[in-house]
Amino acid sequence: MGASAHLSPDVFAADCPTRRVLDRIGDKWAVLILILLARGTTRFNELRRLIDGISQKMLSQTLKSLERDGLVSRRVIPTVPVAVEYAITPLGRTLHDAVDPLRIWAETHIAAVEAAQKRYDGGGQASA
Amino acid sequence: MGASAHLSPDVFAADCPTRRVLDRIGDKWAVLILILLARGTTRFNELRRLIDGISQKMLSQTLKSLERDGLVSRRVIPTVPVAVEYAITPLGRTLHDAVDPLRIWAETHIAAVEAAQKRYDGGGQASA
DNA sequence: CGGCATCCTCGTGGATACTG
DNA sequence: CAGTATCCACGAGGATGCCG
Repeated sequence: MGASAHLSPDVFAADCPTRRVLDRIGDKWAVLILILLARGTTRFNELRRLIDGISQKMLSQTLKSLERDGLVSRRVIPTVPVAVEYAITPLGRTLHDAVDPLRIWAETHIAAVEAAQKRYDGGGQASA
Repeated sequence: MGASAHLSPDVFAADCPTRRVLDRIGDKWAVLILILLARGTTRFNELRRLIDGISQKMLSQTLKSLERDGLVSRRVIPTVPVAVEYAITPLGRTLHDAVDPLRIWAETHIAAVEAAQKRYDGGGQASA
């Protein structure tokens, strides 16, 4: 490889779709919200309460992005103090399914990663 | 906290492993490098050339992180002008496998996402 | 309640230069 | 060639305040 004058434009070209998705996924809040909504329709402040550490700005902003991408749907319930429900869309569900292996991996291999880190940090120079 | 009265603390608590992995994945360069190395051992500047838009700082930095996490291995070949080869580790391979569905999803659904975006941008307020 | 606007900070990451 | 160190700009994102 490397020789193929033009190898598959998988992820190395900036205009690749995978890059775009990766950027979305890179938005950690987006993934968290997606996973959360995959479990059921949730209201704005409920999401805020559930997701530890998210600011209202980020939540709002991320939800809007997700909605724009067609991954999440927004439903306004015109009660007295307005209520808003967010739900995952079928498309969003498919992304959730694609992300899930990653979640599994995390839980399965996090220990190995942390072990490697310790090995790297300590073993790097202080070969005590 | 510790599962007080809520649902499983999968990804909503800041101390969750998934969060950490998500942050790694969030590093788009990391994923790109991982995918690239999954195809074969590659040298530093070769990586730089292959990955469009990456700076040497980011490449160096990301490679170091990946190495620290035990996802990538580094091999120095003491030739005259030193040469360094990077390869994916077995652990890295497993992560790559977990990320792959995401890549597939991207290529499969990117069109739907972009359609949704157009719908959102234009459809929301066509008077512009 | 849900959400937008403003301000301000602080980390991310590019460009550059220098070393082994 | 492979990397490190420095400087610096930019924008992500938290805090706050106000409105539907």
